[in-house]
Amino acid sequence: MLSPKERRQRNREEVQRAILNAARQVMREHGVAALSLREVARRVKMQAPSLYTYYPSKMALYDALFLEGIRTYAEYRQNAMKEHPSFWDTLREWSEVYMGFAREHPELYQLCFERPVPQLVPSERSMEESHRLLAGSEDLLAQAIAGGELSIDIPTNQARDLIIAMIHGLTSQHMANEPDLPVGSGRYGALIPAAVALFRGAWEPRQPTETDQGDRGGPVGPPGREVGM
Amino acid sequence: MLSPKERRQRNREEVQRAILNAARQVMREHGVAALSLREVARRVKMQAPSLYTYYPSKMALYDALFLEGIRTYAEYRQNAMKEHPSFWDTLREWSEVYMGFAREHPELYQLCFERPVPQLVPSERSMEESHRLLAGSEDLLAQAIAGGELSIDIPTNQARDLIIAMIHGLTSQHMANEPDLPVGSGRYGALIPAAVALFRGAWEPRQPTETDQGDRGGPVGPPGREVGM
DNA sequence: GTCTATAGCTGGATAGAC
DNA sequence: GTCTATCCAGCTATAGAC
Repeated sequence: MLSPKERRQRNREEVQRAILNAARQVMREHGVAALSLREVARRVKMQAPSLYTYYPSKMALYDALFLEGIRTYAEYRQNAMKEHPSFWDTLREWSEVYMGFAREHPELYQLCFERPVPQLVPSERSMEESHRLLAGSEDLLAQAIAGGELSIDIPTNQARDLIIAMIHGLTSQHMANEPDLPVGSGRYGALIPAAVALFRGAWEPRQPTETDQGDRGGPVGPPGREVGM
Repeated sequence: MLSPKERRQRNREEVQRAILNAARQVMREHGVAALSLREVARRVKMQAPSLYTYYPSKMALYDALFLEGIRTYAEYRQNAMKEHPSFWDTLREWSEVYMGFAREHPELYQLCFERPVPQLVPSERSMEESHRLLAGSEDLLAQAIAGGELSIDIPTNQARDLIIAMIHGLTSQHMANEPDLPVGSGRYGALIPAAVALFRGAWEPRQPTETDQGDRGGPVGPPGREVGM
């Protein structure tokens, strides 16, 4: 049994869900910067002024959508962070997940990771979540370095940003050019393995390899901190 | 002396220039997808209907802006294609130019290289120019391979697209996060040298180097076609 | 080529009844 | 919490005078 207060709360959240979903649809169809409150109201079968009960302004709605984007992507990535045989497998999956997120939620992708609405300044709250996400990426990298899977000669955060740039670049181009093709195909969508190989070629410690099949069970000894030797 | 016909033509082009410039300003301020013809008209001190003398519809104006973006960037890159001591220097300059273009013309950058207006389908004419641009990139790469500066184990067009993805990724993130910082500084703006080094580490033929200073005057012998050996 | 006038909607946001 | 009514402005696009 829910108390009246709880019921009111739940109801409110349901309406907010409906509003967010409608807003996302509008952005997807007309462009993120062309969001219209009246069009949203029409789709949730409300009068426009009623929206102001839930969001005090259009920018507030944008901010809620921004937060939704960050959280949705965080969930996507959470599911990709299972144990993988190696860092490179994780990286590949991470890339596929990023591109998959963009494909399935292009409006959230653009809103969060491009800058289609110049006036929009995400709230502190939203930025916190965004930074949490970033910290996760760096952890992954730090672990791989600690485990000796990677040896880089630049700061960890720079390595992280290079990886982000590459994945984002592939995704952004894929969405600009062939947004309807699934992850794994198309001019850019098919390049994820090649991108991973590029990083691997540059950052994987060089050692006497027999084949590429050697057991990669545990840490492989102390990591070399210099690359290209 | 100009004939009346020529004068009319020149006049028309001047007005078109003014319209395009005003439109760009509006997109920069409100977002690409929030372009408004009336606002453009106001800024060029015309009545809105007069714009239709120059562009038959809003989408036609978008298309003209798209073409302007491609051409402007093509000029930028043209200037960057001077002789450089090595492919890697060219690549670095190309990257700086791409990011510089985005910084100086963010609205054209977004319109051409992201997809802020889902309904916009660039005309054949525009796409031709766009493809010409792409062909230029591949030529540069093919030359470097022919000159033995590069040895890659993937098709040339894939290597080209990996490079594009990286540069675009750095630029897109730079513009989303710190658009006011100049090229060369900021979280992503400062990473161009690291990105070039990454490609170099993965794709530069390995040979008995004394120091990195050896004369790189001409071709350096037959390229190895396998990497990571 | 530019204008006024107009059609026919749409926009964000607020006031106040219920 | 939702509505109607309203403000005042905006929008793309067309018709037709000058």
